[in-house]
Formats: sequence, C-alpha cells, structure tokens
Amino acid sequence: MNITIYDVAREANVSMATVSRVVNGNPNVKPATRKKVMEVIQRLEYRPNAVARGLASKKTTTVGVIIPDISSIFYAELARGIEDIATMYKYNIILSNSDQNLDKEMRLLNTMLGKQVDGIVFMGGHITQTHIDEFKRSPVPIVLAGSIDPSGGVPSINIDYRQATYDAVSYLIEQGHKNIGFMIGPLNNPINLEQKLVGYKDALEAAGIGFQEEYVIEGDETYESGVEVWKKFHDMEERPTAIIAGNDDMAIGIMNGAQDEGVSIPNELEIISSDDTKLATMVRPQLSSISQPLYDIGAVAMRLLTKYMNKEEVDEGTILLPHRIEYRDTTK
Amino acid sequence: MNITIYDVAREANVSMATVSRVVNGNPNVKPATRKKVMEVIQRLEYRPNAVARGLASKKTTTVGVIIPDISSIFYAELARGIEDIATMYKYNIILSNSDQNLDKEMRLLNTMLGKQVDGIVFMGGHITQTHIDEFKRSPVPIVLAGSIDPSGGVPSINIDYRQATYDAVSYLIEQGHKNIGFMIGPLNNPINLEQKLVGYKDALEAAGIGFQEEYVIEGDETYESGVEVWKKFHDMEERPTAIIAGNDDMAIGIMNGAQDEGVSIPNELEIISSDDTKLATMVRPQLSSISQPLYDIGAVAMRLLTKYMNKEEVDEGTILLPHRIEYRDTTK
DNA sequence: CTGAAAGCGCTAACAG
DNA sequence: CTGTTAGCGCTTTCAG
Repeated sequence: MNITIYDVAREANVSMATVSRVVNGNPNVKPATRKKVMEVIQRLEYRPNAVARGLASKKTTTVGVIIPDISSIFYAELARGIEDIATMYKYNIILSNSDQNLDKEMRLLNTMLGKQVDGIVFMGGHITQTHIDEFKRSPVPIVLAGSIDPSGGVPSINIDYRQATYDAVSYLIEQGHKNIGFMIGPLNNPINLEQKLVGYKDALEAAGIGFQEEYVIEGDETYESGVEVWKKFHDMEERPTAIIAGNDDMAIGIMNGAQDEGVSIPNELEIISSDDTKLATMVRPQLSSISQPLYDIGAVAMRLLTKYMNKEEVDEGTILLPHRIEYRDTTK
Repeated sequence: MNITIYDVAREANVSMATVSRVVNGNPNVKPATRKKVMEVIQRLEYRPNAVARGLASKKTTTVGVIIPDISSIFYAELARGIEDIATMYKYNIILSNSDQNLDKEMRLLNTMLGKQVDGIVFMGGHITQTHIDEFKRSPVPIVLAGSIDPSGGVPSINIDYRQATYDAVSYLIEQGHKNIGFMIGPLNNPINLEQKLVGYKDALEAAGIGFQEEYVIEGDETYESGVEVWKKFHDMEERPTAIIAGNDDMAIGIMNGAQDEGVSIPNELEIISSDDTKLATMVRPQLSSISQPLYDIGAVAMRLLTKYMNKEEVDEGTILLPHRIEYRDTTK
C-alpha cells in the first residue's frame, strides 16, 4: 500500500485536514506545525494522489490535446508551444493523434472528457458542424490552434491566412509573373478553401489577372504530393513561372521535382512556400516562405485556454497572430 | 451537476453495481437488464468518470511519456509509435518535454507518478545513476525508448548503435577512405560515447587505420552545429574525405556547409548520416543514412510496457531492433 | 444474476 | 489555527 495523507497525519499528530492544508500551501497553518508536517512528508516520501484530489476537487490540472499527427513538423511545433505554456501554468497534457479522422476525433474528445480534463486544445483540418456541436456540449472550454471554425463560434488562434497568401501572390505579381500556380492543401480544410484560396484569387483580381482553375492543384501536404503536382504543372502548355505552395513539404517536393529536371530556381521558377518550418533553411536553395509563429500559436492557444479554465473574462476568443514573408533563395 | 452512475441506476431500476457491471462488460448480467441499462445510459448520455474509476480501481489507463523535445523529428516519430500502440491497448498518454534536463526529468517523473500513471516510457540522452535510482523506486514499470541505461538494468528498446556505426565506417573504408571524420552527438549520452564512438574505433582498428582524436568532433544534434563543425573539418591540414554524422540534421549542416563552399558531394566528400528521418530524402543530394526504425522503437517500447503493466512474464527487457544502411547520393 | 456496503485518498465546508 | 465530517463517482467484495 502506498502512503497516504492519513499516514502523514497520524505520524505528525495532526488531522488530515492540516496535512491537506500544508500540501496545498494554505496559509492558515501555524509555521511550527507546517514545519512538523513537512518533515513527516519528507521522511515518509509522501506523494499526494492526484486522482483522489481530482475526484474531490473536480479539477485534474490536465488538459487534453487532440492533434492530427504529432510526427508532422507543423503540429509538433504547435504542440511544443502548448506544452510549454501548460507546464508554466501547472497543467499536464494528454496528447492524442486523430489523423484528422472525424470518428477518432469524437472518440478522443469523449475519452478526454471522461478523464475529466479541465480543458482541451483541438487541432484539426476539417472542422464540421458535428465538431462544433460537440464542442458546444463540452463541459470544459475548448480552443482551436492552427485550425479554423468557419462559423467563428469557437475560440481559435491562427494567422490571417487570406492576407498572407494575398501578400505572397502580390509579391510574385510585382515580379512580373502572370502565370502563378498554387499547390494548395486539402480543400476540405476551410483554411485552404475559404482563406488561402480566396487570398490567391483576390490578389490576382486586384492585379487584373484572370483566375485560371487549372493553376490551383490540391495536394495532401506531403513531400511526395509535391513531386507529383510538379509533373502536372510541368505538363501544362502554359507552365506557371511561379508557384506558391501550401506548406514546406509540398514546396520542397515541387522544387526537387523541378530541379531534378534541370529547371533553374529561382531563375526559371520562383517558389514561395508556407509555414517556414526548419526545413525551409535546410534545403538548397533555401525556401522563401510565408512564416507563421507556430510555437506561439500553440502557446497563445494554451494561454487562452487557461483563462477560460479560470473563468476569466476574455474579450476576444478569435486571435490572429502576425505573419511575414521570409524572402530567401527561391525568389529573386 | 454531471450525470453519474447513480442516476443511471435509479432510472434503470437497478443498483449501481449492475450499472458498473454493464459499463465494464462484466458477463454476469442478464441480457435483458443489460439492454435496459444500456438504453438509459444512451438516453442520459452517461459518461463514466475515469477519475473516480481510477481512484477505486487503482488503474488509470494512462501512461506517462517523458520526451526530450516533441518538436524534434526523431523523438516525434518515436512518440507517434508510442501513442499508436498505447491507443491500441486503450491507454492514454501524458506527454511532457524534459529538454534532457535532469531536474525537470525528475520532477516530471514525480508528477506523473502522482497522477497515478500505470507506467512510463522514458526517452532521454543522458541517463545517470540518479535516474536509475528513481526508476527503481517507481511503483509502476518504466521502459526506455531510444535511450540507453549503461548498466543495463532498465528495460529499453534501441538498435545496435555500435554495430550500425561499425558498418557505416567499414563501408567507407572499403571505398578507400582513410581519413574519416565523425561528427558525433553529445558525449554525455552513452549511446554516443559507449556505442557509436566504439563502433567507429573498432571499424578503424579492424582495418588497421589509426584513430585520430581530431577527427571526432562533438555536435549538439542541430543543423547549425553541423555547419559549424564543417568549418573545423575544412580547416584541417589533412581534411577528411568522408564523414559520418550522428543524425540527419547535423549531416545536412555539414553537407550544406561543404556545398556552399563548392565541395562536390559525393565526389570530394562522402557522407553517411544517421537516423534516416524524412529529411534524408528531401535534401539534394539525398543522404545516405543509417536507418533505424524510429516508429517501431516507440511502438515496441509501448508494447513492452503493456506487458509489464499486465504483469506478464517478459523474457528479455533489453531489445535491439534491426538497422540497415540506406545508400543514396552522398556516397558513391 | 443482482444488490448492499465499504472504501479508494483527498478536498471543502463547518465548527470551534 | 485546527479538527470533524461529508462526500467526489466508481469498483469490489460479500451475500443472497
């Protein structure tokens, strides 16, 4: 049997309430008895049982984190931001991969709520009404990180993807490009469909360039899909002279695909990537990329969640962090 | 107030014991009453409180995972393997970053034990006696993943790093190289000091090549350190004609450092990397690399842990998974 | 096959 | 400043 608060109380000749008080830093304890209790705690190597505490207090100081795939650089960076801030606020994290699978997401949500997490950070590409309904029923607060609820009802941390894409495309247009390809991520993700794509179209329109359906090709965020998509661009009668890509993996796929065929970058093809993960500076040429503060998105999401868990007033639940474009060697 | 087992019992006209039985799939329940209870559970949307359950049963079905840094590709891949198998066995994971900091590691260990995890997967570079002592006192099983306890007392999953390094160096020697540099990871990590370095020396010795201290340079596993270390190799009067690197990040640093100076790879410099993460095929030239089954190391570690948690007999706690060398374009 | 009852280890009033 | 006393929601004997 493990040693309990009761053992400590007995050894220290106090009640368990007193032990509980010193353990929880309650000031209403005479220094002398506090000292005495502390000693016994040390001697017995007493370690409070958080489960019992959770049951009694209805707080577990753990938050659930639902993430598409922890082995993706993008999400791992968010996760790191989340975890650091969680630690800072004394929370632990239950982390689970969803693979963006709706069933799995709902199941995870439920097991986490069953485990009485105090809050949840949710990351996922495709947020449906089903999600939102479940989120609304949750007894604990939920915030989205790097994910968008099109209806805007769920708190979330992101950058302004529309604007960022607009900026990138506008830059390319300024460089004289008219045929600008866009390898976009899955279109069931509103970030892609409702923000990035719109930013792309808006920039084109602002410059009086006609939108060409075929220049927008969907990828699945992987390097391999980048390589594939390059082939499609390559085969076009009017091949794009510049491409923006939805993330670094895809951009590198395009770049390698093009370079392996002898296309000179950036001279014959300019590329602007997105996300600016550490991959961007590891490849040659180094990727010009839309940079978003991944770590901060996670960190701010967790910070926001702590406020909700604390029932603090929050003025704005939908937060846009700043972005910028890093111009490196895939642009002139 | 949330709805409890008691509410269900009342609504279904049975005792809470019976509800508990159906929830836990205990066969000793008449089908009819099971059905009745199930219906009430559905209707009331009853969700068992795992905290209460944990307190009563002394099992939380959650395991702790202590990881140096989830945003490192290497560890993220391990984590994914761990989590997948955990899910398969109905466990959840409490994930925390340690940054390889001893204090933090010990603190995490303690808070996880306080949260009554059923077991722990530990990843860390430098495992000291302090670690081992703490591991031994743990009331729940602990297994290491991609980490070594030099004393061999703690169960662990790895590859044979000595042999893998030996193989890589031997290959380079066969290619005619005599001056083989080794950019090794931190030497306080026994994997580096006691295995990789030894494999390097053994291969040299087997070929009758003298060991040269200056050819072994320590890096901190980052890309940047690779770039730095290249400079040192570059400045040597007898510059190495081949280099093996302790991981892909460092290898890419070296490669880019060399290439940016016009060194032709693999013609003037051959490189064999380690870990074979997805980076290896994303850079040009693609890295030849010692390949270890990262995901599987995590998966097997978790699987082993489930056996310990189940109190099954385990014949061998120290498991070495197979490795191989992927020859790509940084070797001839 | 089902129910009653005793905890699991701790927090949180409520007295004093 | 300290102790008493209820629970928190569930599992688990032990009867029947």
